[in-house]
Amino acid sequence: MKLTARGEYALLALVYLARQKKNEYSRVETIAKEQGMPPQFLEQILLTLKRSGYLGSLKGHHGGYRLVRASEQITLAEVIRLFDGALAPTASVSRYFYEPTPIRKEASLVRVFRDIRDFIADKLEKTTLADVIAPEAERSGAAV
Amino acid sequence: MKLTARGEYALLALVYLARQKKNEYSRVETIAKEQGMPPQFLEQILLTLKRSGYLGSLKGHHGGYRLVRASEQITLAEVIRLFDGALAPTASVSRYFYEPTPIRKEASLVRVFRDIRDFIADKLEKTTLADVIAPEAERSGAAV
DNA sequence: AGCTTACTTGACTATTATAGTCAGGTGAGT
DNA sequence: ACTCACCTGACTATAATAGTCAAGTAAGCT
Repeated sequence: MKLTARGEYALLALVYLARQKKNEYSRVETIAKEQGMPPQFLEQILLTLKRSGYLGSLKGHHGGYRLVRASEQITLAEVIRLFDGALAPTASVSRYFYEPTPIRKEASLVRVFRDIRDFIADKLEKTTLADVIAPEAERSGAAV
Repeated sequence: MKLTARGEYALLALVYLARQKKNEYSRVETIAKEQGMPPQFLEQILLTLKRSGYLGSLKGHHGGYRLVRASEQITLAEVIRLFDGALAPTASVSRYFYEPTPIRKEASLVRVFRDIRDFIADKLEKTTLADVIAPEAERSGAAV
């Protein structure tokens, strides 16, 4: 797993939108400026998120993008898979993007990387946008 | 962290050499054939490993490469860092390859990825070549 | 010594991914 | 009907990946 700029911008944009008032639309230009992202690149990303059912949009004067799914239902894992592909460190231990790679026959190496994949997948599948925007004190899973 | 063909070949070659008799030299052609790797690409990799002090070599008739460091002292982490760079999923949580990336200001995202980085680094720094070549039963950390 | 073997060096190439940009089109609201 | 802001698809530049290639150097055998 390797986060790219595209994937990081997508996460940041979602976090931004999750923090807005429900049913409020935010313009691309605004999000881009506030988060310091290239606006046209961000637009590309928001459109992908829209096509995948995360965002709704409105054209014209008070238009923009808004979140249409509950932030509690959006995991980091699915967003990263959408933009950056496999969570696994190598395709031969990936569930969603499996492909054989050179190490596939070395069972003990595979086991090590599978353990890593499992940890990453578990962590990112259990972390939602809501967790990310929650104030420090309320974060679920935080030490008591 | 993302394993590339280069990194996977490096690990496999080291595993291969760690299994050979001490002080025995293996030819590039032999390793390449047995492991199904492109010989000239493998050569490039073995030379990098030699320059980094993992291997020794001998020219001529009974020449080849051999391991010169104890397999217990070679961790997967260092090999992967040498060929594929950072273990972290993004440079902004990397210790050895730090660079600021877009998510750096979103503390709770950073925390998630730092946890992932820590797990990967811990696992790969604790796993040595010797662990990889050990027969199933003796593997340290295996369930009793 | 000379030949063969096999490591060694450095440059070179093709393909793919990444990080964007750009021009023009569509629909909502005033 | 005009403006704003989304929308579409194609386009570009740079870098990384996965190799290949040609020429050289050193070791050992005859």
